[in-house]
Amino acid sequence: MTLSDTTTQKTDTSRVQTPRLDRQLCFALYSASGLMTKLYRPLLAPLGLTYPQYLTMLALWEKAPRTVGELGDTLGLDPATLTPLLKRMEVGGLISRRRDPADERRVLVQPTAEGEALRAAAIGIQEALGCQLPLEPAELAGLRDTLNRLSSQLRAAEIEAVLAEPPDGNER
Amino acid sequence: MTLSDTTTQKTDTSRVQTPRLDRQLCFALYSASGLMTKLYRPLLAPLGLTYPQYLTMLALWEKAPRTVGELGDTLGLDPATLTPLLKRMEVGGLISRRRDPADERRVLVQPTAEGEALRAAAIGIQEALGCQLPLEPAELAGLRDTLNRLSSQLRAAEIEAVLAEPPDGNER
DNA sequence: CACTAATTGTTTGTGCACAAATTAAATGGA
DNA sequence: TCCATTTAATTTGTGCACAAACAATTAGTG
Repeated sequence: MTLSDTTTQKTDTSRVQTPRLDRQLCFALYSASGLMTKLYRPLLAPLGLTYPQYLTMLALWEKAPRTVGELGDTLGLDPATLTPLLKRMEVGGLISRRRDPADERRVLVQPTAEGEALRAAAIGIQEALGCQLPLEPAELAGLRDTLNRLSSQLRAAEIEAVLAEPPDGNER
Repeated sequence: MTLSDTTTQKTDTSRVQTPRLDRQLCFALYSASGLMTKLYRPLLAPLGLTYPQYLTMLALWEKAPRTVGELGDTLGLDPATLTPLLKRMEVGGLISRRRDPADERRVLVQPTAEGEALRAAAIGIQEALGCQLPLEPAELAGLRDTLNRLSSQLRAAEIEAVLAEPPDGNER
């Protein structure tokens, strides 16, 4: 505990050095993602969109109609997250939701005319933000690709962790 | 609207191409950050910590006591977010909160003995995750540094946007 | 000293985010 | 056909996250 025994620090659990916050990749991600959301917020507010709602519209503009589950896979969100989010967007008039006649379990989601009309504004936002960031387009693309590679590794790690659960019967 | 007029696509706002979700840096960040949180969740649950609570402990292990505001600056979180989070951690016995006698507006936060005792377990988590990710340590550090540079640019952009608000008096 | 202004944290209201339980519909045998 | 199983979405409960309003304390100014 005192200054004397600094000869070996191997098994000294009382003065283990704390993992530093600013050296954690996870915190760098958490932080950058939060700041990005904050940056989008005031730009999206005039369109009546939150940031996750904006991502949902991006997904729907690309392909629609889609089921709740498909949207969840694309966005990496739980259906339990999407249901209330989509309801709010429906109330806001940006999307429509209806049961799939061919399979009544599914709910088909697609933009309304009003929702489609936001596409142009969304492109304006992309351009506005591209100017805000003093980053080379190439560096930006490189970062994006690195992150996407990381994401697929994280997805794999997650699955691996699930599979690594003891399959025999002494769980819980 | 039909197939015919595809000669010039310049000012044709009816078929502007949608910004693709998987080409957005913001979505790459959002996605990777969410996956990282999901990966930590089951590892932190046995310690009685959520992911933001874990980041809070990292900050406090490094320096304590700290005020709510200082913690907010470090973590990039609003005081209104931290107050209930810290109350839950206090109930869980991991931290203590008390008013600063020298300035009764401030609240000083620091780990309890029980909170300090989690440090070793936290280091175990770092190591466990380091093994899970099939990433070169150097690549990982590079990504982290790039993200931190992006973050400081995002902070600057945010401030800039605030300063760019029209200072004259025709707002609302 | 009195009184305004600034600082610090909390409260309130809205919206994400997920686990676990639930409902409803489709599927696959026996 | 009947019924257990699976699939899809929703509900319920807990916890982050922030804007705006609020309360309490301190600092500044006459």
